[in-house]
Amino acid sequence: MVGEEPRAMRRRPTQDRSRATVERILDAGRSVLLERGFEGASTNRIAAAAGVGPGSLYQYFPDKEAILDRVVERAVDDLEARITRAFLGSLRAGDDAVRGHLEALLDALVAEADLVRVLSQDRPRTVGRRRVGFARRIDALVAGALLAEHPDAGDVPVDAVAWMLVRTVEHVTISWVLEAPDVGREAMLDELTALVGGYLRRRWG
Amino acid sequence: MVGEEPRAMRRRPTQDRSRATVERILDAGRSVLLERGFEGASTNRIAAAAGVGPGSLYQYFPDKEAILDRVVERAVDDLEARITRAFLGSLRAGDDAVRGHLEALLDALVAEADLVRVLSQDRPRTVGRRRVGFARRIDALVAGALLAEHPDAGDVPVDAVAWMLVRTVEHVTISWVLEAPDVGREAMLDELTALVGGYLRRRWG
DNA sequence: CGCTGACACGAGTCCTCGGTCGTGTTCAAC
DNA sequence: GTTGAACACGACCGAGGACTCGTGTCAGCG
Repeated sequence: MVGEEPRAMRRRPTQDRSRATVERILDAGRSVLLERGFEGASTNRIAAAAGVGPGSLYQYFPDKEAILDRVVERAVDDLEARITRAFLGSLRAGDDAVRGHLEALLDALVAEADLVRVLSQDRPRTVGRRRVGFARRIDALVAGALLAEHPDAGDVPVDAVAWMLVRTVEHVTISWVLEAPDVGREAMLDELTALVGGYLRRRWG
Repeated sequence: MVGEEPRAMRRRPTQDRSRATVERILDAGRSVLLERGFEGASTNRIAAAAGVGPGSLYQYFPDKEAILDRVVERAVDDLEARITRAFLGSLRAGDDAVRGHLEALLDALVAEADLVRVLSQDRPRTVGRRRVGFARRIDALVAGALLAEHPDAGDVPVDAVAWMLVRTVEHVTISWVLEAPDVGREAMLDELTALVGGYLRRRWG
């Protein structure tokens, strides 16, 4: 259950040339991942896409997993930053606050729909671990926001509330992006706002 | 976006012996899948687990995907039956109804936790397709139940409500089963009941 | 029994994959 | 310019995968 250390680089790139190589490998890894999923992200394919010999991958990474791990780490970090920014940047009051958060989050997911698709559909162990870390940080963020807005926590189990809200919002929005269901964007946002807003109001009067 | 026909069997088993072989193959496929995930579910492994030559698989199935497709289909059908039964079998009134449904669903998921884990974590295309069909049928079931209980639909977008509720409940319960978070079963059920119950009451007075 | 098609077997084929290593090239320090 | 380390290359290796096919066994029918 504990996350292992990310495997260190085999050799630390010191010259400009090699730093550029590592960069090309990671960029290529990202494109290949987005285009063909984890299934199709073979080392040879990544090397070819990077315009690099297969052996060059192993100058800097100990194995394939380390490459994809780094690629996913970068992508998830970007996505997390985007979401955190959206979340913090949409602070209004009451129902408006909820809807603002949701709109911002949805925009972030739509903007990275390909990444969301790959990360949600294929899912090797490495992604699982990243997702857990990601989710835990968002849990904490939301719990903090709840406490800030309602310091009179009383008997409300804030952590449980935050945990549940995060799963709810995460999956409803992601499902909407991936499934493209017969539910319009506004209708979905209306209902989700009602769901979350009603719940919060109920818990805190 | 359209589901393909499930590949037909290569030869239809006519004797008892061969029907038993097919059965052993599917059972073995299920065990291997649950124990080693999609990654480790190789044809050789399934054949070995079934006590059957690798070639015998291809007497009845055109390729590996067809085998796993059938295995997943069976498992999902079982799970769906379990959930549908739980859902229909827990009809009470008001908040009690909501909580009853949730408890029943949670029990069904816990009972099949291994399957839920495999189906949620690895996810080749074949599972994706099955999941969509599954989810759509549950959507319809819930929408029907909502309409039955509140024939005065008024301006409530019942389909959108059902769609959202299904995603919400699905993911919160599955996450709880898989993550084993710091949230007790009762606390989770309390909060989820409050979330769903409050929302329904708000939408229908 | 004898015959025929259904069935089972498993060594073997071909392929792709992750990863190595010997060789050649470029860079930087002197 | 020379030298040695950093870097890049890509043919190659062993493992394991899906799937085939020649051979042999078994069940049912005349």
